[in-house]
Amino acid sequence: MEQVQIKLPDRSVKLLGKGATVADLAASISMSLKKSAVGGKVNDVLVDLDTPLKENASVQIITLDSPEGLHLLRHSTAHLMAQALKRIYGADQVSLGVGPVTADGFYYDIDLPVTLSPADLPAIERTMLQIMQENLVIRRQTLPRAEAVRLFERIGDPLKLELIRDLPEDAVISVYHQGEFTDLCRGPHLPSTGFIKAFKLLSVAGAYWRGDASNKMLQRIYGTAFPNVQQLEEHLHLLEEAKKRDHRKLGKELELFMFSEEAPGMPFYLPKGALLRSELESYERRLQQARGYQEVRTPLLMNRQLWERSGHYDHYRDNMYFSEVDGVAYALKPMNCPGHMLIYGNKLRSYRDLPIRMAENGQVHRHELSGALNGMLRVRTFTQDDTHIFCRPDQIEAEIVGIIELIREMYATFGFSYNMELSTRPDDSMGSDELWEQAENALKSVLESLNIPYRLNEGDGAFYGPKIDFHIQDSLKRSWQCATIQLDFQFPEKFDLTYVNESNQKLRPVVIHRAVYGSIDRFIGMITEHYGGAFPLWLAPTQAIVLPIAAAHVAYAKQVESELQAAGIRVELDDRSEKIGYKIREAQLQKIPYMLIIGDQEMQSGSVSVRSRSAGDLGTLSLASLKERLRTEMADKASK
RNA sequence: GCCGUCGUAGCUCAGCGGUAGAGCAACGCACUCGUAAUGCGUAGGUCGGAGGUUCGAUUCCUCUCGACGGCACCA
Repeated sequence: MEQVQIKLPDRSVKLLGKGATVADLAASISMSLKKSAVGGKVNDVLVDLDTPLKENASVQIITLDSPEGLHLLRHSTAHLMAQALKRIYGADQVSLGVGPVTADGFYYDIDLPVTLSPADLPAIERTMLQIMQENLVIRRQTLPRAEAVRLFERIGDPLKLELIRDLPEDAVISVYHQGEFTDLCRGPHLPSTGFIKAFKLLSVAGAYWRGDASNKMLQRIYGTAFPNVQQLEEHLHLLEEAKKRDHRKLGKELELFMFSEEAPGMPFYLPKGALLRSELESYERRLQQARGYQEVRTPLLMNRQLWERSGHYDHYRDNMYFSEVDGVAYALKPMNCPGHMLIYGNKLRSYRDLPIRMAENGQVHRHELSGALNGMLRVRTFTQDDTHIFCRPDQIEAEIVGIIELIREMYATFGFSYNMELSTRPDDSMGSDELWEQAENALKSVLESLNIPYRLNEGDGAFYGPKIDFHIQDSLKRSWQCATIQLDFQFPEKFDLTYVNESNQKLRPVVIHRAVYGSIDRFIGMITEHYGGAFPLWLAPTQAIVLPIAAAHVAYAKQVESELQAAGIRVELDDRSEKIGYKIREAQLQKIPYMLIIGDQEMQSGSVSVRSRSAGDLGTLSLASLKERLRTEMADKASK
C-alpha cells in the first residue's frame, strides 16, 4: 500500500497508509491522544479529525486545551445552538446567518419571526444540553455549487443561499451535518456534539445582516464555551469582576461624576472627579511647560462661516451642534483646530518663532448617535488635551519624535502598554494627492527611523490628514484609542497661514495636531477601570482620612487634619461617633489610600497609626515622617 | 439611528390591576469604642414623563425621555 510521510511538531516522521485520517495519526501516536484529539492542523491549515491524509505533510494533532481546539469547540457550540433553535422554533422558522467564533466565545445571527429575550436563553441551553448528550456525529460534506443551492432551497434558508451566491465561482462549498441539522460552513468542527462540555448563552442583541445598516436586522445570540466547567466558571467570574470595575458603577460609588437626563452623554464632574481631572491636567501641563508649549483658550461657540471655511461644515456637519442668535448662525466647536488657526493668524510669524506649540484643554461638543453613548467612554461633550504645533517642513520629524517621547513618558506613569497605528487617507477627505502622499510619507519615515512597529490602517485618517494613533491596553486587556498625532497640510492653506523666512518670503507652516489623553473624560473612565477605583496617591481625590477612635480624640484629630492640609495633602476627617471598624470599612470602600487612626497612644506621643488600603496596618508614624512618606509617594507618580 | 432589555426612596432591589416594601445610607437618641458593618427609633416615594383602557393603573396598552447589552457610526 502506498504510504505518506507525516512530519510531527517534534520533527519526528510517521509513515501512514495513504488515506489514513488525522484520527488514525493520533491513534498511532498514543491512546490518550486518540481520545483527546478533536482536529488537526495539516500544513498549518485547521481540519476535521476525519480528514484523510493523502500526501506528505506536517501535521499537528489538535486537542481542546489548545487555542485551535478552543476555536473548534466554540464553532461547534455555535452550531449546537443553531440546531437547538431549529428544534425549538421549527426548522422552517429559523433562518441562519453567520455564526463565527469571537475572541472569547461565539455568536450566531438568525432571522426568526418571534423576538427572543434573555428569558428564552435557559430553554435554548436545555435543548443544547440534550443534543450534546445525544452525542451526534458531526460530518463534513463538500458539494458542487448547484447542489448546495438546491440543498438550501430545500431547507428554505434565504440567508445561506445569499452567502453561497457570493462565494467565488471556484470555491469548495462544504456543509456540516449533525443529526437532522445541516449548516453551510467552512468548518472545521469537533468530531461529535458530545465533545462539548461547558457552555453558556450570554445575551441577545440586534445585528445588521452582513454588518450593513441598510440590511435587515437579525437577532444575534452571544455565548461562550470552554473545555470544562471549571474554566467556564472562571470566565464567568472574570466577567463579574470586570463589572465591579465598571467606571459607571465606580464613578457613582466614589462620587466622581454623574449624568442627568437633562444632558444625555454629557458628564457632570462631582468634587472628587473634578479633583482627579485637575490632577491629570496639571501633570500634563507641567510636562508641556518644560517642552516649550504655550497654553491658549478659544471660544466654544463660533460663527458657522468659520466651520464652512475649515471644511468641518462639509465633512462633519452631522456631528455638530448649531445655534442661531440675532439671525447669525453659530456652531459649537467639535474640534479646537480652527480656533488655534485664528490665533496663529493673529500676527505675522517669523521662521524664528517656529515651532509654535499651542496647547488647549478644549471642551468640544460632538453629536454622537444615542445608541453610541457609553458612560465616560463615549460622550457628547468632552475635553481634549489638544495641541497644534505650527512648524516648518524641516521640523516635522523632530516635533513628532518629541511628541512620541512625551506620550511614552506619560503612559509609563499609568503603566499602560500600547501599540501604534498609522491611518491613511479616507474616502471623504480634502486636499491634493501630493500633499497627502507627502504627509503620509513623513509619518511613515518617523515611525521607521524610530524602529517602531505599527499597524497600517488604510483609509482611516482624519479628513485633513493622516495620523498615528496610540491604542492603550488597560488592565482588563481592552484596547482604547487615546493619543493621536495628525499631520496636516490643509488647514494652513484654508486659513492662509504663513511665516516669513530668512529671505523675507512668505511660506506655509505645517500643522501637527496631537493629543495624549485624547479625551480627558474618556481617559478618566479608562483609568477608573484600570485601577479599579484605587487611584495612586497623586490622583486619589482623598489621599488620607483621619479616624479618631472616640470623642476624646477629635480635638487632636482636627490638629492632624489641619497640619496635613497645610502640607498640601488632601485629607478628610471622620469624627462621627461610630466604631473604628465601621469608619475603616467605609474608608476602605471609598478606596482612600491612607487611614490615620488616632487614639490615646497616638494623642500622647503626637503620632498617628497608619493603615494603608492595600497593605493594612503599617504601625505608628510620627506626623513628620508620615508627611515625608506621603510627599515621596506623591512625587513618584508611577508607584501605587 | 436600529434591535432587544430596563426606569419603584440617596443607593441596591422586591412588589405587578385594589392607590407601595426591604436592606444600606440619612436624621435623632443611647453607647465612647483600637484596624472592614453597635443598638433602638424617625423621616423619606405625584413607582421616568404624557396619553389611553378600566369603577380603579406603579401594575395592561400607545407615545415619549433616559439608561443598559449589542449592531451600525466613531471626523
